[in-house]
Amino acid sequence: MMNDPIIPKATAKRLPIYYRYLKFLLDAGKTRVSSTELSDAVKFDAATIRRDFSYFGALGKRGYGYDVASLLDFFSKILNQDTLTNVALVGLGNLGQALLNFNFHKNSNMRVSAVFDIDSELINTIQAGVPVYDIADLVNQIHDQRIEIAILTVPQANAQEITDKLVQAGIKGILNFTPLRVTVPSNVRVQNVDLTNELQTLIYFIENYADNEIK
Amino acid sequence: MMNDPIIPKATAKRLPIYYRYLKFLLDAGKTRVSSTELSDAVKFDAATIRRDFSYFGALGKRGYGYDVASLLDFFSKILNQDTLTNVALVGLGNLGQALLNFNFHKNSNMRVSAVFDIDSELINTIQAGVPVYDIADLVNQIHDQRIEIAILTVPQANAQEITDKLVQAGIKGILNFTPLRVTVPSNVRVQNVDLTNELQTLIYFIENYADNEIK
DNA sequence: GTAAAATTTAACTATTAGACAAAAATTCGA
DNA sequence: TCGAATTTTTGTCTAATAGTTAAATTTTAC
Repeated sequence: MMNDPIIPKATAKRLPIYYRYLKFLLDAGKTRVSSTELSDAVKFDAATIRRDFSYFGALGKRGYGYDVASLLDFFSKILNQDTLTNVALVGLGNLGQALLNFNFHKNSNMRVSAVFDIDSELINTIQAGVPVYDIADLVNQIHDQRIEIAILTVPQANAQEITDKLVQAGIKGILNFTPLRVTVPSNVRVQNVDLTNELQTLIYFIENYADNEIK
Repeated sequence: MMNDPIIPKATAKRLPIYYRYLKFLLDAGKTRVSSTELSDAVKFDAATIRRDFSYFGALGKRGYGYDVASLLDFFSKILNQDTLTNVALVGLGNLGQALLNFNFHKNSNMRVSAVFDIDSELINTIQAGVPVYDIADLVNQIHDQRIEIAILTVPQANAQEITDKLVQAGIKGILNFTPLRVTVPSNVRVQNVDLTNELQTLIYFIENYADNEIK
């Protein structure tokens, strides 16, 4: 895609949050919204929100605010909401199961379309409507199904080895739930979600900082 | 606690990651480590690592590197690893179950010590070794057990209402897995873990950026 | 004595926050 | 009903803050 404006990464991370809230507003029958009102809901500074929006050109009217429908329409295009992205889930343990049932594609453009595991009890079954494959077939399946995104919820000990296979299969992005910081070539993106880390950081902040500033 | 040096938040977020890797190194029998080596493992720039460490005063030796044991000892104190932090889990759905089984206290100083749900089948049972309480008793139990951290995995529709109760019970930090950006007083900290958002951001980055730069 | 590696300082980049003019919408008086 | 005054709210500019990376310096190990 490689779009026109290079927007800051910090802004990019806020886009899905804007999108989701705008959808909520539309469902609630609201036709317009101000940056202040948005700010209350999504907890970013109103000036930051206007700044973010202005990267995409003027989308609001002074004295009026933003038109919910057209703003939503705009974000919908930016976030490619019209195309469904298939995602592979690798590792069907506790967390994998939960993510599978969590069902991303409700209200979003993503869906887990293939699961991989080593458990022979699970292999070749359908779980939550999704086929489970032998992890030994990972490279072939991912390649054949043209899947570009994977969710990694395997034991830490196997994380790097399986990551290597994912890379080999041509994956472009990994949502990594293992605590291991896996090594990948620079054309592959890793987003780490480290639950123990999140909790420990939270505790650290509570014990060491007075005011409320986690960004 | 309110410790001496006000370190940047970005640094604070890296501390648990350093800690975990240092523990791994110690277990592996390594006695010393350089910033470059650490950098390979945790994927932060070596200069950033040295900078981080230097906030706490000189911990390494020039020409030698850092002594694993003493560095670990130091981080262990900073992160309060000697005291066990009790955490409440609110909402025992798919994700809640997974987090409960995930068992934070293996290799860490945190443990889920109370679970809350509305399901009468679950209330007053023990799940994964942890008692499940009626969510109606949330305020009392959390207050009585002096729990200061909660993990929130309830349906979005109830998130604010339950957050209010948590605040009322005196909670200090919330790890929020719901997509709602909850409103809390400024003395309460919220750390949002938004899985749909993480995936969407990942997809956006892959489609719109060439190089590998998510921080 | 040489090389390795931390520390320190500085430069640079990114991000956020604040302030305010301009534009649109709304209100209110006649 | 019309239009001037007031309010709302954006968009943009500037300043401040935070964070990262690089370069120079110093210390220590071998």
